[in-house]
Amino acid sequence: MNDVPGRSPTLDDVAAHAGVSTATVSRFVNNPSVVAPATADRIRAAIAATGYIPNLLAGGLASSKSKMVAVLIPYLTDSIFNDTIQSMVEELSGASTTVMLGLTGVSARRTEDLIRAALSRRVDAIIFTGPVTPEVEAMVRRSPALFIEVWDLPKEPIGLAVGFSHEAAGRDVARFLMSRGYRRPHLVTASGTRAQMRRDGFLAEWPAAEGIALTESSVEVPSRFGHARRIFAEIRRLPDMPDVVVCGSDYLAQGIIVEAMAAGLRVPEDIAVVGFGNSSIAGEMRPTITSVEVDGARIAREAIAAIRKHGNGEPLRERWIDVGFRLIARESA
Amino acid sequence: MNDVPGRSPTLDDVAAHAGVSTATVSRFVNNPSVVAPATADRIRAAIAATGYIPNLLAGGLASSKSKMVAVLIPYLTDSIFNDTIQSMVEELSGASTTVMLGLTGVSARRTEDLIRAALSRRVDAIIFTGPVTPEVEAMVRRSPALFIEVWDLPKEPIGLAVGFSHEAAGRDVARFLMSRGYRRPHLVTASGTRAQMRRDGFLAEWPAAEGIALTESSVEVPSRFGHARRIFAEIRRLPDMPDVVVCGSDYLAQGIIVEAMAAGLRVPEDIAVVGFGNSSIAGEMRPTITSVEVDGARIAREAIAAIRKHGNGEPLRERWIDVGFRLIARESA
DNA sequence: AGGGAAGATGATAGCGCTTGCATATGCATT
DNA sequence: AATGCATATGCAAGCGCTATCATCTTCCCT
Repeated sequence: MNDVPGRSPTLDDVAAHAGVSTATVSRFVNNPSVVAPATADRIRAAIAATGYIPNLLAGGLASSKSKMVAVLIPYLTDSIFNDTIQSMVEELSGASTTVMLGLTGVSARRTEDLIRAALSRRVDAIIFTGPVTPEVEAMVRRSPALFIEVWDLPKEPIGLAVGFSHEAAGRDVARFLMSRGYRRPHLVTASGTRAQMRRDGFLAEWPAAEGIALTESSVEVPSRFGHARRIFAEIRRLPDMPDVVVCGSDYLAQGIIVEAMAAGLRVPEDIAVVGFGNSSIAGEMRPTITSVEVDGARIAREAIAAIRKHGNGEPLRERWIDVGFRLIARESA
Repeated sequence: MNDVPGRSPTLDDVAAHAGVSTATVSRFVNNPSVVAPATADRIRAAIAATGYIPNLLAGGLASSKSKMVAVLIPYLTDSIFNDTIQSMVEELSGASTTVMLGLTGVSARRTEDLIRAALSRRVDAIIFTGPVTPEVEAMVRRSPALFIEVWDLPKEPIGLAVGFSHEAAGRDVARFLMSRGYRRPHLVTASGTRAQMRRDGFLAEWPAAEGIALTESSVEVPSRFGHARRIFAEIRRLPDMPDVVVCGSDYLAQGIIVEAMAAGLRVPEDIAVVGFGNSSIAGEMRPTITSVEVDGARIAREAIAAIRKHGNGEPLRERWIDVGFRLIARESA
């Protein structure tokens, strides 16, 4: 806050103070073990004395690696990514990497601006989720930044994909519900691509036999708690009440449960509910919510491992890393 | 992703292509209106032809302003800041400013590391919430970055504070509950400083007259949905059931409502609930949750306005901006 | 004692951009 | 036609750091 009028100390100041060259100070800052112990001590003291804080803008310019990665996601509020992002940011900070956060919403325009901004900062990597427009692909392909698509496994990833098959997840849910004896599911699908893929998987697996009904409704992405009122009202107007509601997020599932309870229905006896994402509330709700767990922390770790390799110049062996998923049966279905 | 082997285009490439000097291209990029229209067109074409993306590391180094601000908050998950952060990030991106996100958790160590990282990037401003340690204060004071503390109004802000009085909010809730006829409140206070201040306000206002009881319990910060089970169990063990539960977040309030309903109690008839933060779920829960609204978007806007001024060299007139709060009475109390 | 190899440090040329100063051009004023 | 003042552009010196190459010590081995 500018109490000290003079400019902030630079490498030169530290070097002068310690009686060494700037090169040596630079080495010390980036890898203390390469300088002699005695020198290291002098430099350490000089840094403390001057209050030196490295300038990563200069460092990044000189080394053309920014130690910064962009994390671009659609939303922050009520998002099933929240837990993933939390561990993503924690892991990255732990690896002394700066996180640039961008919220793409559903706008391709916004997404492109954010990608451009990220590339302007010469980020080492971009962690992205959502549909990739041709413009984005073009920009990203000609940049040295590693492009990591998470939460999904596109057929042709630009760089690396770390995620799982939403189609398979949809199938698993369908099989699970059949095996539990449910026969009239109601699917609530969000407008996003991934939700559609889960729906496709579910429909592909769900037997079209007699007495095996299926109804649907849709919400705009993301699947939020607040959508529940409308959806539940729609369900109640159905000629045959479904026996289970399949939701695109645990938050929506939570909302459906609340609505059901408010209407005097018991969950799962009168109507069952399935969520998605295994957010923390899934295990804390009453009844606890049957959900599909995705290991967000693992996604974060894999992404970061790849970034590290890429930073060291090692080529990436694989283009896809499937972290899988796990259906967790709880009380709600 | 390195498909193109050659290095990425620079200002020089664009300048050569457009037949002007690099200075002119630089001017165009930063403020198109200062170059002649005809020149502007040529440069625009050159940029498109070369696929030029400015290098903000170099730009920042040269101009010593990074167009980047750090946003440092404790958590992302279930946080009452979520909506504020969402608009913060949106507003900042809109102002073509990059957001560096840091999660401080409750660790002072982590906070210091993040501040140091932010200063290393030469951020234009740091938007912060949480307690400031002497180390942080020292680092920040000697840096030219604007330090903005949000969601609170500390007595001695280092730079600028944009928030409201938690003490006053606590008082308001107490008065509101009294006026509604509640007489046996149960306070659930999180370990953080701000929650304590609201509690202090509540206690200061709550009359200690006869027949006016008050019980309490505490949770670790942040006040989450998942805390509800334990808290509700504690409440049930109380000799006299409280008539209203005052929570530190709408998520916890939501949890209490769920527990109450599961226990067959009616809200607010048998037990009322008050939340805090007016998160989106507050108006969507059933029953809707009485809460204290904080205008997160306004906080974001004020912060950004201050950053802009500071960037233009204008001194800040005020040290505090009180955005106030508003108690919104809904169904739950 | 001589020859390296390994380890530690220094000198220095950029990295790609911004910006103050100088120059050039155009146009209204007198 | 001479003067003045915008307006538009060019020149070139950094911004603070990294990394290559060269230099200088040590220290071990034969």
